[in-house]
Amino acid sequence: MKVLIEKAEPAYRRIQSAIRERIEAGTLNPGDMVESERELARIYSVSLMTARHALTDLAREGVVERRHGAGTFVAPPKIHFNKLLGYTEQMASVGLTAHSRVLSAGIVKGEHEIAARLGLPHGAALVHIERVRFAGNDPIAHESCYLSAEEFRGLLDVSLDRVSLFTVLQQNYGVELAYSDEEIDATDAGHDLAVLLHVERDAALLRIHQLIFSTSGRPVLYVRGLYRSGRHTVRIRRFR
Amino acid sequence: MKVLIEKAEPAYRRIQSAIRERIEAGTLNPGDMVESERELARIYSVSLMTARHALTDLAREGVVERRHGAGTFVAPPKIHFNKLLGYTEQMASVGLTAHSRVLSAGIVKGEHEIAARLGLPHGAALVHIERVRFAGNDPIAHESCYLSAEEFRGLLDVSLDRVSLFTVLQQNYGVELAYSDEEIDATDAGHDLAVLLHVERDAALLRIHQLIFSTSGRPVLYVRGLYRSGRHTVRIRRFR
DNA sequence: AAGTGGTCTAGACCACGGC
DNA sequence: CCGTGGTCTAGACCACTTC
Repeated sequence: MKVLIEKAEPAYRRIQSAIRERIEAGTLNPGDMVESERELARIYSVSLMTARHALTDLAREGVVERRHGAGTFVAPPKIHFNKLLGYTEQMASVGLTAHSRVLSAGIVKGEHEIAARLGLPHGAALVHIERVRFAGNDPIAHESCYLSAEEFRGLLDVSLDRVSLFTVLQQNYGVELAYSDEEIDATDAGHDLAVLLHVERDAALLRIHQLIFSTSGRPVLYVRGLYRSGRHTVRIRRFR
Repeated sequence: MKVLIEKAEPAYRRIQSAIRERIEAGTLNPGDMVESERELARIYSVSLMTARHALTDLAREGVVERRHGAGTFVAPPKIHFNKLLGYTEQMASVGLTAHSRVLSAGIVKGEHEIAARLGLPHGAALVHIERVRFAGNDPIAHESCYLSAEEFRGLLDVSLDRVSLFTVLQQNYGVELAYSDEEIDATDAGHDLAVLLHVERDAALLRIHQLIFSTSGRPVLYVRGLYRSGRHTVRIRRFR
């Protein structure tokens, strides 16, 4: 019965891909019924358990919803909450183009607390990049990034004025980011930041500390950002 | 082969329960290996697919981790991120006891924007409770809560000085809260809040707007909170 | 009644990990 | 090498929804 095709991809994945593509292409819309387990089994010449595997897996991911006795239906489009985005991506998501001005970029050695957070030895050399972030022509934020100088050799040679740091980490160093733990509070601008961000000295700023982890669970990047109030709002969803 | 026991519970669930109980009881600790699919199949007299179902399902929930070629292991205890907590619960989670002073409590009718957010008709009557929140003896926050006056009749008769609003909603009104959408930014205290929170007029405060939904997906409670910088930090996790 | 998903069997072969 | 999980078969009966 087995037809002996290319092995590489499991049958249940091929079925899933086919369904996903139809949803992507708009052939299948939210609420539409997907083929039943038995139909899929017949169409793809697989057993019921395999067709079932494909569907339960898609249901687990939220792509489809299964209703006992009724069928399997395309789920309403997912909204991503608490999504980790780079500054460039955040601006793009609200239809703005972002750029940066690098204030300083170099190697620092005295930042023991940050090194510790990054899981690096006491006194480790860190790449430190300090930027002012713009939305249009307005300065919105001041961000300081720290990374292992050893792991990210040559990072300072990359121009970060218009390229996303996230993209560089992924494409040049093969580091896939997974999640970030963040701490958010408020603070006053103070003299230096007031000048940089064009605000009053005692203007309230949102302060966000991010420790960003790779898919392997290793801390990779530490970011300390200060954002102009009124120009930047954090949106999150919490669950009970 | 079937032994015909009580049907009610599927075999794979019985297997899961047994494993969960052993973890709960401490017989099985994080990192410990769980029986293999084949062992479980033999022990419970079920087929491999059924034993497998039990384990993949537990893995999906994060109770165990499966490692190809190695085995199935008890996962490290789950930490809940982005958890929706009431103020009382938050304080308790860091070992502090919280109390409140109610500044005002009554029915308001002009808050059209908030009524709209709560999915109520224009001009709907709202319960409005305004409180100062303390940690120990220090005033930490100012919170304004809004709820449907119609749905929560009699809420104003409850003393909220020491009882959590979350608890009252659940126990007195049978409302189970599910999640909240929040917006966070920064602002200056201004004169009135400066007095209430014992800070300077231009001190930076964290401002959090919460729209809290019940398990049925209906918006139930709107909270606007202002938190003293340095005394309150929001901790979240974002995912890529 | 017909069709759907939910549970389950009794095996099979493969890919991977650790000894 | 042996044991592990990953994929898969060719069916079965039950529970549920829809008509």
